[in-house]
Amino acid sequence: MSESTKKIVTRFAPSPTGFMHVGGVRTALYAWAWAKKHKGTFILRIEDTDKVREVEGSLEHIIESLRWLGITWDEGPDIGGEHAPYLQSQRLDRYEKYARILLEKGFAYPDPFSEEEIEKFRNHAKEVKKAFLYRDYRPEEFDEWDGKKPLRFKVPVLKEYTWTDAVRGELSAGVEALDDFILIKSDGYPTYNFAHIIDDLEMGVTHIMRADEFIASTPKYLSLYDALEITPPVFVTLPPILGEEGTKKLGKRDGAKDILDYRRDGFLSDAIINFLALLGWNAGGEQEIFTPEEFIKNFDIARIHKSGAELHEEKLRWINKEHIKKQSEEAQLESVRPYMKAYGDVLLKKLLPHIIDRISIYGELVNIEQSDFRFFIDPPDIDIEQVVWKDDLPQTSKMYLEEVQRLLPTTDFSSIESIKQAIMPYAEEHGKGNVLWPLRYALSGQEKSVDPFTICYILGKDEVYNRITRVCKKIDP
RNA sequence: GGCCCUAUCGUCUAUCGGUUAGGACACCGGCUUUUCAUGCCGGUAAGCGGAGUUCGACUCUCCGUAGGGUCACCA
Repeated sequence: MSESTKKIVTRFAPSPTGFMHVGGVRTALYAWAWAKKHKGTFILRIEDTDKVREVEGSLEHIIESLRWLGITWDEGPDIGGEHAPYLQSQRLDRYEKYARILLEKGFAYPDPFSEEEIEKFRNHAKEVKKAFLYRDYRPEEFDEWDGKKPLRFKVPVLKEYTWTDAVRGELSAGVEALDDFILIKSDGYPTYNFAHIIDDLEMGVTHIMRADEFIASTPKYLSLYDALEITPPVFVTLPPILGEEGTKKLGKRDGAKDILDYRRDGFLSDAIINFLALLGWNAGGEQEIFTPEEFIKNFDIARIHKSGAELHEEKLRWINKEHIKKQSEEAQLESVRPYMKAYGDVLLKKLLPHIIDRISIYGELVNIEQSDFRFFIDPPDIDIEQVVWKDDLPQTSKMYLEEVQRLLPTTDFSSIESIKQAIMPYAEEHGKGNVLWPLRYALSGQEKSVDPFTICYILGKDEVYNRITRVCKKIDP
């Protein structure tokens, strides 16, 4: 009910540590779709608090990726908004403010240990096969926080947390999940664990979409929400995306592709959206092809899946083909053109339906240009002796071709059907294979190509006549 | 190892106690096409195992099993 009264605010909060892969894109997609569906606000926030891992150019890359996909934000680092700034590195004053509040309440303290000492604790925990808990080593008395030492959260109360996730339902975890995690690092930057909570609070975020690796740390966040006396937003846990080999969660290290690689390979952004929409969600009906608008309309967090899914590109390719078929002729032409620069626009337009028939992604045109359609612009040097499908073909091919040639002047070339009508009776009489095979070969020089009537139609009467003449001459100079 | 999550055809999934367990991709076959492609029609293929609840479980509960996540001054 709060959904209907409260404005929906979602965010996508990537860290600028490299490219975006399908996992990140899907998170962004769902957050975006949910906000759009409810005419709410979608915020792009950059979690750049780890200066060591930061990769230069990541922000631009992320923005370009989202732009390509058509995922637009209402507030963000490039366009500003009422909660600016949207780079966490520019929001340090806010984190400090809340850190001071926690300090005052006695829920934060400076960490007296060195990293080496903590490492020792950790190793010990590993040796005795126990989960490492910092709070087991929490000092009795704390120094003043000077900003040089990391500031730790002091768990207010050890209790078993139970909470409701919009996807997984009721979740819970034991006190083992609670610990004194770091709020502010020794370099002055906050950790994700702290910063995202403050930002979500200040930005009025109502729904947090994120992958299921955060389930384990949710109790920590809950205890922090408690300490700050704030109501947490709705948690929306997305299922993992597994790699093709089956089981491993797909991440950058496991060969996840940069989403922009799909653009390079000639996938349509709408197809990517469609595919990712279905990888973790389902409308319940049997519709599988969605435009982004249809997806937004149908999307419902109540229908997000719990279990993970393997990413297989076959289905993506099929979805992409369906989206290609739905494109306008102009859009198709636009996409095909860069791959077939040698083909003039008039020819390309005639070829277009045959090209579209043959591809699932535009990237496949790299091969098509060199084979299937090359003969349209580059008359082949044909050796008719190669026509060996029928025993008597080499001897009689010339005769059949000359007869077809004789039919041409009276043939109407205005449609494929009219050419068919002119040649078919003759072909039926002498055996379709005997006539049409040499004809196709004379025209294209290929065993495999589009059918000869279509070739005739596309080449035009004069060119057909010329090519047949050349072949006939070659047989009998 | 502790804590947590998940479990239907090879893959993506529908099912919200009663179905011949449905659809899609992929695969195989047929038809159309002189070939290829497209298109149309058809086929193979699934409830992890074991207890329980129930008149009745894929569906609810528990125990196993398997897979995944997490236990950072990473997000």
